[in-house]
Amino acid sequence: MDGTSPSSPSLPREARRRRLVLSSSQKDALQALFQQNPYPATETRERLAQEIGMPESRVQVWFQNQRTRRARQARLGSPGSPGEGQPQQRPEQAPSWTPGCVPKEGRRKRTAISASQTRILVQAFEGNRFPGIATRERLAQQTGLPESRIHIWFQNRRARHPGRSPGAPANSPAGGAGGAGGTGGTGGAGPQLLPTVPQEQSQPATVPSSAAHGSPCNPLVGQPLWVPALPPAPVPLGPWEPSGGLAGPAPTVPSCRLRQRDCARLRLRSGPPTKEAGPLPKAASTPTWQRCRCLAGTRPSLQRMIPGTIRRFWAGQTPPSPCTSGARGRRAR
DNA sequence: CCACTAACCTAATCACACC
DNA sequence: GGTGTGATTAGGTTAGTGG
Repeated sequence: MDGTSPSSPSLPREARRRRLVLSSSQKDALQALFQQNPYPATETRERLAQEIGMPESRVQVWFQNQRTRRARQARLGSPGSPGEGQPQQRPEQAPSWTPGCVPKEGRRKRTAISASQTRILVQAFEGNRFPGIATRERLAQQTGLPESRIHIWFQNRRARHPGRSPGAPANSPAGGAGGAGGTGGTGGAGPQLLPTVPQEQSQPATVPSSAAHGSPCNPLVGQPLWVPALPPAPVPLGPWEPSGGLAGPAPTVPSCRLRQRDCARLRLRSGPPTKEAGPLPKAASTPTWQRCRCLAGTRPSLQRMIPGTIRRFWAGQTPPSPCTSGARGRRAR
Protein backbone atom coordinates (compact mmCIF):
# COMPACT_ATOMS: atom_id res chain seq x y z
CA MET A 1 0.00 0.00 0.00
CA ASP A 2 2.16 2.72 -1.06
CA GLY A 3 -0.93 4.66 -1.73
CA THR A 4 0.17 5.73 -5.13
CA SER A 5 -2.83 7.05 -6.83
CA PRO A 6 -3.51 6.35 -10.39
CA SER A 7 -5.16 9.47 -11.42
CA SER A 8 -6.37 11.44 -8.57
CA PRO A 9 -5.07 11.98 -5.13
CA SER A 10 -8.02 10.47 -3.47
CA LEU A 11 -8.40 7.49 -5.65
CA PRO A 12 -7.00 4.34 -4.25
CA ARG A 13 -5.54 2.27 -6.96
CA GLU A 14 -8.18 -0.08 -8.14
CA ALA A 15 -7.68 -3.77 -8.11
CA ARG A 16 -6.66 -5.71 -11.11
CA ARG A 17 -8.50 -8.63 -12.43
CA ARG A 18 -7.98 -11.69 -10.37
CA ARG A 19 -5.05 -13.60 -11.65
CA LEU A 20 -6.06 -16.69 -13.50
CA VAL A 21 -4.33 -19.93 -12.79
CA LEU A 22 -4.30 -21.93 -15.94
CA SER A 23 -4.66 -25.65 -15.72
CA SER A 24 -2.18 -27.77 -17.53
CA SER A 25 -4.75 -28.82 -20.05
CA GLN A 26 -5.55 -25.22 -20.78
CA LYS A 27 -1.89 -24.49 -21.20
CA ASP A 28 -1.49 -27.43 -23.48
CA ALA A 29 -4.28 -26.28 -25.68
CA LEU A 30 -2.96 -22.76 -25.83
CA GLN A 31 0.49 -24.00 -26.50
CA ALA A 32 -0.68 -26.26 -29.28
CA LEU A 33 -2.48 -23.48 -31.00
CA PHE A 34 0.43 -21.16 -30.55
CA GLN A 35 2.65 -23.64 -32.27
CA GLN A 36 0.41 -23.49 -35.24
CA ASN A 37 -0.14 -19.81 -35.27
CA PRO A 38 1.03 -17.22 -32.79
CA TYR A 39 -1.43 -14.79 -34.27
CA PRO A 40 -4.75 -16.55 -34.16
CA ALA A 41 -7.77 -14.83 -35.54
CA THR A 42 -10.41 -13.57 -33.21
CA GLU A 43 -12.68 -16.33 -34.27
CA THR A 44 -10.08 -18.90 -33.50
CA ARG A 45 -9.38 -17.41 -30.14
CA GLU A 46 -13.03 -17.46 -29.38
CA ARG A 47 -13.37 -21.04 -30.32
CA LEU A 48 -10.43 -22.08 -28.26
CA ALA A 49 -11.58 -19.96 -25.38
CA GLN A 50 -14.82 -21.75 -25.36
CA GLU A 51 -13.18 -25.11 -25.59
CA ILE A 52 -10.90 -24.60 -22.67
CA GLY A 53 -13.32 -22.53 -20.71
CA MET A 54 -11.70 -19.18 -20.38
CA PRO A 55 -12.58 -15.77 -21.70
CA GLU A 56 -11.40 -14.87 -25.15
CA SER A 57 -9.77 -11.77 -23.81
CA ARG A 58 -7.61 -13.92 -21.57
CA VAL A 59 -6.64 -16.05 -24.52
CA GLN A 60 -5.62 -12.93 -26.34
CA VAL A 61 -3.53 -11.76 -23.44
CA TRP A 62 -1.95 -15.14 -23.15
CA PHE A 63 -0.90 -14.99 -26.78
CA GLN A 64 0.50 -11.54 -26.32
CA ASN A 65 2.54 -12.64 -23.36
CA GLN A 66 3.59 -15.82 -25.04
CA ARG A 67 4.86 -14.00 -28.10
CA THR A 68 6.85 -11.73 -25.89
CA ARG A 69 8.28 -14.68 -23.99
CA ARG A 70 9.27 -16.41 -27.16
CA ALA A 71 10.84 -13.33 -28.56
CA ARG A 72 12.80 -12.78 -25.42
CA GLN A 73 13.90 -16.36 -25.27
CA ALA A 74 15.02 -16.18 -28.83
CA ARG A 75 16.97 -13.09 -28.04
CA LEU A 76 18.60 -14.50 -24.98
CA GLY A 77 19.15 -17.93 -26.35
CA SER A 78 22.35 -16.97 -27.96
CA PRO A 79 23.10 -18.55 -31.30
CA GLY A 80 25.89 -20.38 -29.63
CA SER A 81 23.82 -22.77 -27.61
CA PRO A 82 21.36 -24.62 -29.72
CA GLY A 83 20.17 -27.10 -27.20
CA GLU A 84 18.73 -24.32 -25.14
CA GLY A 85 15.18 -24.06 -24.06
CA GLN A 86 13.33 -23.87 -27.31
CA PRO A 87 14.35 -26.31 -29.92
CA GLN A 88 11.81 -25.04 -32.29
CA GLN A 89 13.27 -22.14 -34.10
CA ARG A 90 13.49 -22.85 -37.72
CA PRO A 91 13.85 -19.73 -39.73
CA GLU A 92 13.82 -21.68 -42.91
CA GLN A 93 10.51 -22.26 -44.52
CA ALA A 94 8.43 -19.26 -43.92
CA PRO A 95 5.12 -19.71 -42.25
CA SER A 96 2.03 -18.96 -44.15
CA TRP A 97 1.60 -15.87 -42.08
CA THR A 98 4.26 -13.58 -40.83
CA PRO A 99 4.40 -11.30 -37.89
CA GLY A 100 3.96 -8.34 -40.08
CA CYS A 101 1.38 -9.89 -42.22
CA VAL A 102 -1.51 -11.07 -40.26
CA PRO A 103 -4.63 -12.27 -41.89
CA LYS A 104 -6.94 -9.35 -42.04
CA GLU A 105 -10.05 -11.23 -41.26
CA GLY A 106 -8.45 -12.17 -38.03
CA ARG A 107 -9.11 -8.73 -36.78
CA ARG A 108 -12.09 -8.28 -34.59
CA LYS A 109 -14.87 -6.37 -36.15
CA ARG A 110 -14.86 -2.82 -35.16
CA THR A 111 -17.11 -2.26 -32.22
CA ALA A 112 -19.56 0.53 -32.69
CA ILE A 113 -19.76 2.63 -29.61
CA SER A 114 -22.74 4.89 -29.51
CA ALA A 115 -22.72 8.46 -28.38
CA SER A 116 -24.42 7.66 -25.14
CA GLN A 117 -22.05 4.85 -24.42
CA THR A 118 -19.17 7.14 -25.16
CA ARG A 119 -20.57 9.71 -22.82
CA ILE A 120 -20.60 7.25 -20.01
CA LEU A 121 -17.10 6.14 -20.73
CA VAL A 122 -15.82 9.65 -20.97
CA GLN A 123 -17.32 10.54 -17.65
CA ALA A 124 -15.75 7.53 -16.06
CA PHE A 125 -12.49 8.39 -17.76
CA GLU A 126 -12.51 11.82 -16.29
CA GLY A 127 -13.02 10.33 -12.90
CA ASN A 128 -10.34 7.73 -13.28
CA ARG A 129 -8.09 7.08 -16.20
CA PHE A 130 -7.02 3.73 -14.89
CA PRO A 131 -10.12 1.87 -13.89
CA GLY A 132 -9.70 -1.44 -12.20
CA ILE A 133 -11.53 -4.54 -13.12
CA ALA A 134 -14.48 -3.72 -10.92
CA THR A 135 -15.06 -0.40 -12.56
CA ARG A 136 -14.54 -1.77 -16.02
CA GLU A 137 -17.04 -4.45 -15.35
CA ARG A 138 -19.52 -2.01 -14.03
CA LEU A 139 -19.05 0.13 -17.09
CA ALA A 140 -19.50 -2.94 -19.17
CA GLN A 141 -22.81 -3.53 -17.58
CA GLN A 142 -23.90 0.02 -17.93
CA THR A 143 -22.91 0.36 -21.51
CA GLY A 144 -23.61 -3.12 -22.63
CA LEU A 145 -20.14 -3.36 -24.08
CA PRO A 146 -17.77 -6.18 -23.30
CA GLU A 147 -15.31 -5.45 -20.56
CA SER A 148 -12.43 -6.16 -22.91
CA ARG A 149 -13.64 -3.46 -25.28
CA ILE A 150 -13.84 -1.04 -22.43
CA HIS A 151 -10.32 -1.86 -21.47
CA ILE A 152 -9.21 -1.10 -25.00
CA TRP A 153 -11.25 2.04 -25.07
CA PHE A 154 -9.44 3.33 -22.01
CA GLN A 155 -6.11 2.48 -23.51
CA ASN A 156 -6.87 4.36 -26.66
CA ARG A 157 -8.32 7.21 -24.73
CA ARG A 158 -5.28 7.59 -22.52
CA ALA A 159 -3.06 7.55 -25.54
CA ARG A 160 -5.03 10.20 -27.34
CA HIS A 161 -6.00 12.40 -24.51
CA PRO A 162 -2.94 13.01 -22.43
CA GLY A 163 -4.28 13.68 -19.01
CA ARG A 164 -4.28 17.28 -18.24
CA SER A 165 -6.76 17.44 -15.51
CA PRO A 166 -5.79 20.22 -13.16
CA GLY A 167 -5.81 18.05 -10.13
CA ALA A 168 -4.14 15.12 -11.73
CA PRO A 169 -0.61 15.85 -12.70
CA ALA A 170 0.78 12.66 -14.01
CA ASN A 171 -1.55 9.83 -14.10
CA SER A 172 0.99 7.20 -14.61
CA PRO A 173 0.31 4.71 -11.98
CA ALA A 174 3.57 3.95 -10.37
CA GLY A 175 5.45 5.47 -13.17
CA GLY A 176 4.06 4.28 -16.37
CA ALA A 177 2.88 0.83 -16.74
CA GLY A 178 1.34 -1.65 -14.53
CA GLY A 179 -0.26 -0.29 -11.54
CA ALA A 180 -3.24 -1.52 -9.77
CA GLY A 181 -1.43 -2.85 -6.83
CA GLY A 182 -4.28 -2.61 -4.48
CA THR A 183 -5.39 -5.90 -3.21
CA GLY A 184 -8.95 -6.66 -2.66
CA GLY A 185 -11.25 -3.75 -2.49
CA THR A 186 -12.74 -4.89 -5.67
CA GLY A 187 -16.05 -3.86 -4.38
CA GLY A 188 -16.69 -0.22 -4.09
CA ALA A 189 -13.39 1.13 -5.15
CA GLY A 190 -14.81 3.45 -7.66
CA PRO A 191 -15.68 6.98 -6.88
CA GLN A 192 -16.40 7.53 -10.47
CA LEU A 193 -19.64 8.90 -11.58
CA LEU A 194 -21.47 6.35 -13.46
CA PRO A 195 -24.66 7.50 -14.98
CA THR A 196 -27.05 4.89 -15.95
CA VAL A 197 -27.17 3.96 -19.47
CA PRO A 198 -29.98 4.35 -21.72
CA GLN A 199 -29.35 0.85 -22.90
CA GLU A 200 -29.91 1.61 -26.45
CA GLN A 201 -27.66 -1.14 -27.54
CA SER A 202 -27.31 -3.98 -25.25
CA GLN A 203 -24.66 -5.70 -27.17
CA PRO A 204 -21.28 -5.15 -28.63
CA ALA A 205 -22.82 -4.14 -31.83
CA THR A 206 -20.03 -5.00 -34.08
CA VAL A 207 -20.00 -3.24 -37.30
CA PRO A 208 -20.44 -5.66 -40.07
CA SER A 209 -17.91 -3.99 -42.24
CA SER A 210 -18.04 -5.22 -45.70
CA ALA A 211 -15.38 -7.59 -44.59
CA ALA A 212 -14.08 -10.01 -47.10
CA HIS A 213 -11.23 -7.66 -47.69
CA GLY A 214 -9.01 -8.70 -50.42
CA SER A 215 -6.62 -9.85 -47.79
CA PRO A 216 -3.65 -9.09 -49.94
CA CYS A 217 -1.30 -10.77 -47.63
CA ASN A 218 -3.22 -13.69 -46.48
CA PRO A 219 -2.50 -16.88 -48.17
CA LEU A 220 -4.67 -18.62 -45.69
CA VAL A 221 -7.98 -17.44 -46.84
CA GLY A 222 -10.35 -20.24 -46.80
CA GLN A 223 -8.18 -22.43 -44.71
CA PRO A 224 -8.65 -23.13 -41.09
CA LEU A 225 -6.23 -21.20 -39.06
CA TRP A 226 -5.72 -23.98 -36.70
CA VAL A 227 -6.45 -27.61 -36.37
CA PRO A 228 -9.30 -27.93 -33.98
CA ALA A 229 -8.03 -31.20 -32.79
CA LEU A 230 -5.36 -29.48 -30.75
CA PRO A 231 -3.20 -32.50 -31.00
CA PRO A 232 -0.84 -33.23 -28.21
CA ALA A 233 1.67 -33.84 -30.88
CA PRO A 234 3.61 -30.65 -31.18
CA VAL A 235 3.37 -29.78 -34.77
CA PRO A 236 6.79 -29.42 -36.24
CA LEU A 237 6.08 -25.84 -36.86
CA GLY A 238 8.35 -23.52 -35.12
CA PRO A 239 8.78 -21.11 -37.95
CA TRP A 240 8.14 -18.46 -35.48
CA GLU A 241 11.12 -16.26 -35.36
CA PRO A 242 10.64 -13.00 -33.62
CA SER A 243 13.35 -11.31 -35.43
CA GLY A 244 11.70 -12.48 -38.51
CA GLY A 245 14.90 -13.87 -39.84
CA LEU A 246 14.61 -10.98 -42.12
CA ALA A 247 18.14 -10.01 -41.86
CA GLY A 248 18.71 -7.89 -44.79
CA PRO A 249 20.53 -4.98 -46.17
CA ALA A 250 20.58 -1.75 -44.40
CA PRO A 251 17.20 -0.36 -43.65
CA THR A 252 16.18 1.57 -46.58
CA VAL A 253 14.45 4.32 -44.79
CA PRO A 254 15.19 3.78 -41.21
CA SER A 255 13.65 6.85 -39.99
CA CYS A 256 10.06 7.48 -39.65
CA ARG A 257 8.01 4.45 -39.93
CA LEU A 258 5.18 6.48 -38.65
CA ARG A 259 2.88 7.24 -41.45
CA GLN A 260 3.23 10.85 -42.23
CA ARG A 261 -0.41 11.21 -41.84
CA ASP A 262 -0.42 10.00 -38.27
CA CYS A 263 2.62 11.98 -37.48
CA ALA A 264 1.10 15.14 -38.73
CA ARG A 265 -2.13 14.41 -37.07
CA LEU A 266 -0.58 13.88 -33.72
CA ARG A 267 1.53 16.93 -34.05
CA LEU A 268 -1.37 19.10 -34.92
CA ARG A 269 -3.38 17.76 -32.11
CA SER A 270 -0.91 18.46 -29.41
CA GLY A 271 0.76 21.52 -30.61
CA PRO A 272 4.26 22.16 -31.77
CA PRO A 273 7.08 20.08 -30.51
CA THR A 274 8.51 22.84 -28.51
CA LYS A 275 10.06 20.40 -26.21
CA GLU A 276 9.50 22.99 -23.57
CA ALA A 277 6.10 21.68 -23.03
CA GLY A 278 6.94 21.77 -19.44
CA PRO A 279 7.96 19.03 -17.14
CA LEU A 280 6.96 16.09 -19.16
CA PRO A 281 4.89 13.82 -17.15
CA LYS A 282 5.95 10.28 -17.18
CA ALA A 283 5.32 7.74 -19.79
CA ALA A 284 1.63 7.53 -19.24
CA SER A 285 1.01 10.94 -20.55
CA THR A 286 3.82 11.52 -22.90
CA PRO A 287 2.80 14.34 -25.14
CA THR A 288 1.69 13.04 -28.40
CA TRP A 289 4.11 15.09 -30.35
CA GLN A 290 6.86 13.18 -28.75
CA ARG A 291 5.76 10.10 -30.45
CA CYS A 292 6.63 11.64 -33.71
CA ARG A 293 10.26 11.65 -33.10
CA CYS A 294 10.49 8.79 -35.40
CA LEU A 295 13.81 7.42 -34.39
CA ALA A 296 15.34 10.80 -34.11
CA GLY A 297 15.84 9.63 -30.64
CA THR A 298 14.45 6.64 -29.04
CA ARG A 299 11.77 7.32 -26.61
CA PRO A 300 12.82 7.46 -23.01
CA SER A 301 11.47 4.15 -22.01
CA LEU A 302 13.21 2.54 -24.90
CA GLN A 303 16.48 3.75 -23.70
CA ARG A 304 16.32 1.66 -20.66
CA MET A 305 14.78 -1.28 -22.36
CA ILE A 306 16.73 -4.17 -23.47
CA PRO A 307 18.38 -2.83 -26.52
CA GLY A 308 17.40 -5.79 -28.56
CA THR A 309 14.80 -4.09 -30.57
CA ILE A 310 16.79 -1.05 -31.24
CA ARG A 311 19.91 -2.94 -31.97
CA ARG A 312 18.16 -5.24 -34.35
CA PHE A 313 17.03 -2.28 -36.25
CA TRP A 314 20.24 -0.43 -36.41
CA ALA A 315 22.00 -3.59 -37.20
CA GLY A 316 20.32 -3.42 -40.49
CA GLN A 317 17.33 -5.58 -39.98
CA THR A 318 14.74 -4.82 -42.52
CA PRO A 319 11.31 -3.91 -41.43
CA PRO A 320 9.04 -6.82 -40.82
CA SER A 321 7.34 -7.38 -44.02
CA PRO A 322 6.61 -5.86 -47.31
CA CYS A 323 3.09 -6.92 -46.89
CA THR A 324 1.17 -3.99 -48.08
CA SER A 325 -1.82 -3.61 -45.95
CA GLY A 326 -1.06 -6.19 -43.40
CA ALA A 327 2.11 -4.72 -42.16
CA ARG A 328 1.53 -3.79 -38.64
CA GLY A 329 2.83 -4.01 -35.25
CA ARG A 330 5.80 -2.19 -34.02
CA ARG A 331 7.95 -1.20 -36.86
CA ALA A 332 11.50 -0.39 -36.47
CA ARG A 333 11.78 2.92 -34.87
C1' DC B 1 13.48 -15.97 -1.71
C1' DC B 2 13.06 -16.31 -6.43
C1' DA B 3 11.44 -17.68 -11.02
C1' DC B 4 7.59 -17.70 -13.71
C1' DT B 5 3.77 -15.48 -15.73
C1' DA B 6 -1.10 -13.27 -15.89
C1' DA B 7 -2.46 -8.68 -16.02
C1' DC B 8 -1.52 -4.37 -17.32
C1' DC B 9 0.79 -0.57 -19.45
C1' DT B 10 2.65 2.70 -23.43
C1' DA B 11 3.72 3.65 -28.10
C1' DA B 12 3.04 2.89 -32.80
C1' DT B 13 0.33 1.53 -36.37
C1' DC B 14 -3.38 -0.32 -39.13
C1' DA B 15 -8.10 -0.12 -40.71
C1' DC B 16 -12.67 1.24 -41.04
C1' DA B 17 -16.42 4.67 -40.89
C1' DC B 18 -17.76 9.10 -41.58
C1' DC B 19 -17.27 13.91 -43.12
C1' DG C 1 -8.59 13.02 -48.67
C1' DG C 2 -8.79 14.11 -43.80
C1' DT C 3 -10.19 12.82 -39.30
C1' DG C 4 -11.79 10.02 -35.35
C1' DT C 5 -11.26 6.01 -33.17
C1' DG C 6 -11.45 0.77 -32.48
C1' DA C 7 -8.11 -3.11 -32.85
C1' DT C 8 -3.66 -5.10 -32.75
C1' DT C 9 1.11 -5.27 -32.33
C1' DA C 10 5.89 -5.27 -29.56
C1' DG C 11 7.72 -5.15 -25.50
C1' DG C 12 8.19 -3.28 -20.86
C1' DT C 13 6.38 -3.37 -15.74
C1' DT C 14 3.67 -4.99 -11.75
C1' DA C 15 2.30 -8.35 -8.77
C1' DG C 16 0.26 -13.11 -7.66
C1' DT C 17 1.66 -18.15 -7.49
C1' DG C 18 4.23 -21.85 -6.57
C1' DG C 19 8.64 -24.30 -6.04
